[in-house]
Amino acid sequence: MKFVKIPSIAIARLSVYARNLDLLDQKGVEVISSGRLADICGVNPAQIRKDLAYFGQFGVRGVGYYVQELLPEIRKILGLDKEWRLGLVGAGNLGSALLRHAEFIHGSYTFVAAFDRKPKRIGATIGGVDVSPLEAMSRLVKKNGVEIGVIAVKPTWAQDTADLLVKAGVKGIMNFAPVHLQCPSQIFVENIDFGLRLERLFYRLTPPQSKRHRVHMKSGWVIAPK
Amino acid sequence: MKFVKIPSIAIARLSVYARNLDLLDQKGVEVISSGRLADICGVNPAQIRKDLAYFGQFGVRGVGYYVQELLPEIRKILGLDKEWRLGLVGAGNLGSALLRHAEFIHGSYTFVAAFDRKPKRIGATIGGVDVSPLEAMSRLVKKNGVEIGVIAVKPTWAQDTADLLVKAGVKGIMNFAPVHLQCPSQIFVENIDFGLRLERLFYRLTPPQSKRHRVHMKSGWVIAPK
DNA sequence: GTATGTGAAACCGTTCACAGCA
DNA sequence: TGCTGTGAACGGTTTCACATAC
Repeated sequence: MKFVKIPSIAIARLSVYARNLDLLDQKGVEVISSGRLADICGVNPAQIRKDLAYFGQFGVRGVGYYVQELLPEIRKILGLDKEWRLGLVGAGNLGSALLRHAEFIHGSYTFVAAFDRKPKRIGATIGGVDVSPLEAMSRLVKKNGVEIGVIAVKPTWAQDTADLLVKAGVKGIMNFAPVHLQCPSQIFVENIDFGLRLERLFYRLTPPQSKRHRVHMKSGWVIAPK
Repeated sequence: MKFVKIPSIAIARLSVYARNLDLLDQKGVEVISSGRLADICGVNPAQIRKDLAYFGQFGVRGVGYYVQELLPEIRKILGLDKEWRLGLVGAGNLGSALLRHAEFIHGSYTFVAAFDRKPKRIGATIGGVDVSPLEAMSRLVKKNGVEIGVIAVKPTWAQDTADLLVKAGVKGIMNFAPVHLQCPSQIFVENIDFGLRLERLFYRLTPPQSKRHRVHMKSGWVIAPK
């Protein structure tokens, strides 16, 4: 047994590779080199080889990777070979969009429950999922085997929601609220915060003259009068 | 003139600092040390000081940072002291949610236009914004001064949409489609891809027994039988 | 010849540790 | 004394370059 450290960003890249391999497969491409795949994914060829090497040897030297062999391997690594069961909290604009979107995805996840604080939303069916009151969470999470909680509530309620989800027994949380959640360490949390990303775009678009430094390249060079 | 390199991830952290400084200000806190702010934001104190140091000297040695001085400085750096004008393409589930959400945000951005391919969606008003046909994009982007295009269309159409937006004259793109966009280098692109993030969660939740390696810690240690 | 797999080097970002200053 | 600002050390990721295998 040998220890290998895998950067978590490499996992995100595997998702990208999987998606593009899927497209290539649909186009009938049978073999792909790290160089060609790198072009498509917008990364360095060596990076692809390194990322794959963390998990095994999937290629053939002098040839490349067989798409129909590599794709299932990556799927398995990422855990895409099962259907994950999600529970939504917060059936507002974003929450509803997520439910409706997932309805038409024949993929590796489904929403099997949805919850909301507001009485007027309870009882509705969105994207094929019934909206239940928060009080039902513990029971329904167990009954429906919810593995991952998706938080789409207002920032103020995000921490309370996370606590409820953890108590109900979810193993992971996907958090859309712009808040740093405090969770037990065995719970895996992923945050998606698009205000933050939008602000990064604003920064990059802000004319340097209005600041005390000047942006030079998209990678973040700056000329500072020091 | 001296060159300073600023990691783009530091910009994202500035957003987090700004948010929490705002909360502190509302609570009436006047002075904050990097140590206390670091606790709140979940980062290292030295990191905060470094991030701020990229842009100037905002603190007082032996004291800390005056909240009411620091906050506007960060706002200015991030370009939050103006209202950015966004245009949406794709008024489906996600797009509609974005429009409706933005309607109630009294912040640094507004949607001033929305577009869709589907005739049945055209003419609708969502979140106070009229949905127009793609053909009107070039005209409306100019007329309404759209600076940033938000792509919320199906992956298949994302690249075409990006091309249209660039041709219409936007300066930045926020892309929600799970596709690597090909854009001229002067256009700033931010991608938000939650399938990717979800898959990272799946990976972390996948029992190691089912793979040929074993995850050891949340930071990504792995035991590989090599 | 060609493309993978992988040590070594380069690069980048984070953290430390302390000088500088209120 | 206390906390910022910052050069230096550290750790982790990316890229290079080449041995290896088809």
